[in-house]
Amino acid sequence: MKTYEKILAESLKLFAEKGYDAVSVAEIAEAVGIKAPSLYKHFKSKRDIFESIIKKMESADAETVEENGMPESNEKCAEAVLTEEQILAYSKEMLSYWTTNEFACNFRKLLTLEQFKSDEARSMYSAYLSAGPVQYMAEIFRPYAATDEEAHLAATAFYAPMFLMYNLYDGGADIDELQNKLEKHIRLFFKTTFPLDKKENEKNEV
Amino acid sequence: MKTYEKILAESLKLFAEKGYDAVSVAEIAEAVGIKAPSLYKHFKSKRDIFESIIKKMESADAETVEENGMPESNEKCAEAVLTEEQILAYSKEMLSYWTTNEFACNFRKLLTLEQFKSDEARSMYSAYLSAGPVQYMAEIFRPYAATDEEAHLAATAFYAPMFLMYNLYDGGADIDELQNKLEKHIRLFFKTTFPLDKKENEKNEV
DNA sequence: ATTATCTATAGATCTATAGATAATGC
DNA sequence: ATTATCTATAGATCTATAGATAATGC
Repeated sequence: MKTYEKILAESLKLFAEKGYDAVSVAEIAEAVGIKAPSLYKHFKSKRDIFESIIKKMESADAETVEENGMPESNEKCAEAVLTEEQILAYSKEMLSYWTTNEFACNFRKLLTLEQFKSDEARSMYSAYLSAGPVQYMAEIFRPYAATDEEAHLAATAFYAPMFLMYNLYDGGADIDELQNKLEKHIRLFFKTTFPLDKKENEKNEV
Repeated sequence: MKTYEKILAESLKLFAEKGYDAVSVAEIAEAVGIKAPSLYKHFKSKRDIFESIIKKMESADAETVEENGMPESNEKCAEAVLTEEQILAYSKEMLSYWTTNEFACNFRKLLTLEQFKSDEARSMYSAYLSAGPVQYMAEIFRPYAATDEEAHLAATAFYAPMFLMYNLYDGGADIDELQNKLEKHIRLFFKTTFPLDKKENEKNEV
């Protein structure tokens, strides 16, 4: 169904810019090219549109994990041994995904705007964009760290610049410059703060 | 005028949680303990309340800069020579300010929710919370760095975790743990990534 | 025959004003 | 005397439904 998808895309775009409450169903309809009452043939309410966007993102996320062959749970991270180059490539992909992928970018903005309204939005924001990725990186770094705390500290130092870059992108920063900066950050991080290779050797010596 | 201040505080609290559009003037009035029409004796419109909050923050910010004796413009940063300990103390103060200071915390959330709606909100968000602080730190680090780019990269690595921590706080993280983590981050940063003292010596040798 | 759209509109809610009444300051 | 509040309400807007009409699929 073509209209159904267009309603999801256009309303997400509007929600991402103005927030759910500030967007009227008439506005959504106009963006789609129909009249407001026609929306109700596809969705039973305005809230239903919102929730369908959430569901779409959740299934899209599950697909992405499957396609990329990334460890899908935090527990599996410990098992997966990744090289610095693999982590770099994965990180650049994440930056690209949350900025230049239109659906992901708008969904991220939507969560940003809804995060203080409901526990559900807050926990999704957390899982996708803040505490979640930090935890994810901490699990990856854990085998190379002396303590949980050290792994978590390294994960924060590693991930926080990416988190900041999402916002710099929204503020108009050029994506190529951000990608360039992210690569430099990660190389510096592995050189000075947390050298996986060196730590791997230390681990073997013990 | 007591009611005036209460209207500002209560409406900021509501705007910070739900966003400007999702809050009705009746809701603000109820939080204040009056009826909606009474608001209009203090403010000429709902928008006027919003703009008065912005103005209050701008003057509060000017005061803070004056009180703390911080370099008030980016240009002055280069002149101000700061020690690692001074930077640590200032950073902890900033984290405390944007989380536990109720007005600043709510104002930050408000900007977070309004950032995609107007250029004005976006540029304030940028100046107070993302690109601004990075630029500020880059100016401080500049004398110790070989290039502008190196200073900027260091500033990003330094500041991004703070930026992330504001959000972790919103997600329910304990402020004392965050402060502890910030201190560890900064000490690690100065130890491994960008040691000011060592760089100071290098500078003198050249 | 079914599905998608439209016009018209009900009913709720929202911002803001008018005018009356109560509280406060000289 | 002035300022702050109240009730009542105008006028706009918003979500959603009812019922008619056009488009699509067997």
